[in-house]
Amino acid sequence: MRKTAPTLANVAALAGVSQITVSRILRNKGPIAPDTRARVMSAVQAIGYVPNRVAGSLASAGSNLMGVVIPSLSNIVFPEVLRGIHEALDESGFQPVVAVTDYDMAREETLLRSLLAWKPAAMIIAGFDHTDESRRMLENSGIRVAELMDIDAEPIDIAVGLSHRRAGHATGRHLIECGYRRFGYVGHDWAADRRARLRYDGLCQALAEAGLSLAGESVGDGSSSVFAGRDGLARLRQSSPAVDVAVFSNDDMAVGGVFHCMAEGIVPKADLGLFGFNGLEIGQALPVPLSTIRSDRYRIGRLAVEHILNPARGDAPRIIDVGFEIVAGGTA
Amino acid sequence: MRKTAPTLANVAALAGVSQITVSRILRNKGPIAPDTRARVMSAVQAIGYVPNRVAGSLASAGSNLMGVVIPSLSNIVFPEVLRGIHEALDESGFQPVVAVTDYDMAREETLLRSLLAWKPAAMIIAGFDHTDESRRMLENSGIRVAELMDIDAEPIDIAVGLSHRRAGHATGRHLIECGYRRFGYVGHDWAADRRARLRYDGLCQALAEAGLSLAGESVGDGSSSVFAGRDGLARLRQSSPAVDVAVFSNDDMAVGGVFHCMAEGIVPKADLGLFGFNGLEIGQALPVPLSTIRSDRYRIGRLAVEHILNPARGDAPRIIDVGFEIVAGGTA
DNA sequence: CTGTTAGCGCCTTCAT
DNA sequence: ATGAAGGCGCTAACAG
Repeated sequence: MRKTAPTLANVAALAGVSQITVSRILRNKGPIAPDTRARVMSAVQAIGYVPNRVAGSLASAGSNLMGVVIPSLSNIVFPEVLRGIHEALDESGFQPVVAVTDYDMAREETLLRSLLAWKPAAMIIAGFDHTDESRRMLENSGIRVAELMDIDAEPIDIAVGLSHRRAGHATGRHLIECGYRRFGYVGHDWAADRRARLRYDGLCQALAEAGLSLAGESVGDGSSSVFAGRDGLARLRQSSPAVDVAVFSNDDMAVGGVFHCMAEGIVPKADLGLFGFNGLEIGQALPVPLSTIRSDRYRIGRLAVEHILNPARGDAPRIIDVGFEIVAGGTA
Repeated sequence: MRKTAPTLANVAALAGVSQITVSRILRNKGPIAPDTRARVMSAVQAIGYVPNRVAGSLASAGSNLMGVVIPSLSNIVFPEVLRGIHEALDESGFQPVVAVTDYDMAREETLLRSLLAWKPAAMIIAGFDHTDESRRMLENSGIRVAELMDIDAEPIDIAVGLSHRRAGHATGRHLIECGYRRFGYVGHDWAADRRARLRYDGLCQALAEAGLSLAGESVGDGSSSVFAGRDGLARLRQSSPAVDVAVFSNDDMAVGGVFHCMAEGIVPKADLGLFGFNGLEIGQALPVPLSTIRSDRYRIGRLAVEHILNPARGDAPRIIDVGFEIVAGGTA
């Protein structure tokens, strides 16, 4: 067993060429004589050479690393975004270095600093809430930055997502057209979830435009979950029994609402309308498919990578809107 | 705006000290005079210096990177493992570089090569199915390797997880004690999911030990999902109507089974027992909580990091069993 | 407590 | 088509 890992120099010596020739062959740069290439490749095999990208990046001042910052792994939407990022990334030979902020801006700043220290080729960040220092670091880094999920604010570089305010507004319009008038809202803690707040605002605005307002709301202080949705609807029905439709902060919550109805013998739609957000599989697999708004998280991840890897041209759009789609479903 | 990023040399010049002094201060190495430190720190601030870890790692022959390889982000269990890894990791100042194989061993080999090129401090890999070349690279790399999720095979270095064979066996024993005799199995494609197969084997073994065998099975050819579980149970009931309990390959599938029952007016447990695996929140939030086996994916991630960061001592265990727990629930 | 001297392994530039 | 020299930014190993 060799004690120190083989280097370019070792390969070069074995193949009887210079380091740079080996380097070129391994990177497919410049013209190489076929037999030289063969000789070198077999030397690489023979000693089991693994290139050292740390050295390579230092010398060439550029890495194949991409920084990725997300607030959470618990909320299913972020793994979905990550999936899009991963797939798009490894088609282009980049590797993601992932950091999870747990919705903490100070932590985000620290993580960002660590990521930047690796000189990533670009940075993908979910959300728009950053400390001033984070923003400054990002701007000074000189690399492309994509902010994901929402497009309701001015991005540092580019933004990829959808307008959650408009999604909330569309929810209100749709349900009003369905004939609902006495709206209830079941939500979770907003501190962490700026986008849920934007949807709420959009909903309220749609109601106001129709001369309506929320008849009741039940907002928990934890993060969203099926349990929180169950409890939330139970509380809403207690405090505001007259409500004819419940809008949930997202599908997890809404599925909980459906379960509450099942347990209480309430028939969704006939007795009470239920509406979610996200379009998760679980909602569509329910005995009665959930009425909701579908967004394409996977696509957000993919598009972010694709746009950020394309050098910015002057005419490139700074905001990429993936849109959303109302799923009529059977619960509202 | 400076065109090239500030370096240690710039900070040193500004503070009137040598590079190494700045380096030491930034890494809290060795004794430093308080006023020197102060001078240097303000120089760092002044020019907005961000350390370059690429250079640092090359010089010190060691990175704070940790390779992480998982098969999928779609199956909720892997984000949960990732969460454990992330939390444990950033308490120790390491950064994960994540790769997703999509259950493809050849792709895993490629990704492994790329990860190894960054000279990570250690490697965490979900699963035991690797190409020979992957195994060789891992062994030759000289770094610690943790294989996650299952412990039913011989690890390269250490394994963290639970015995899925034993979990399947426990499922069988438990349900037999509950009085069930006519077992049905509803599963998904095993090609990707070796662990589901191990649970199946354990189940069959428990049945055999009691003089029983599967009365029917319905195995889909896609990955697990709520929809697949719904359809699977529908098919099972058609082909084997006499079955008195359905064991599902996991909770997603079992929740689908519960939905099928709801839609068909079948009462879980009274009419038909339903049993899952994983202990997901969604199962426990159902109107009737799902009977299942709970495993702690988060803990698997955490423990993997903790064990792998502790230098191997001779007496350190190579297999870390996080165990599992039967959740009686209300569906079996 | 601080500095000097040498690289780490590779790639860029300029030759040949 | 190939090579030689030099340096990327930082840190280990010794001084002093």
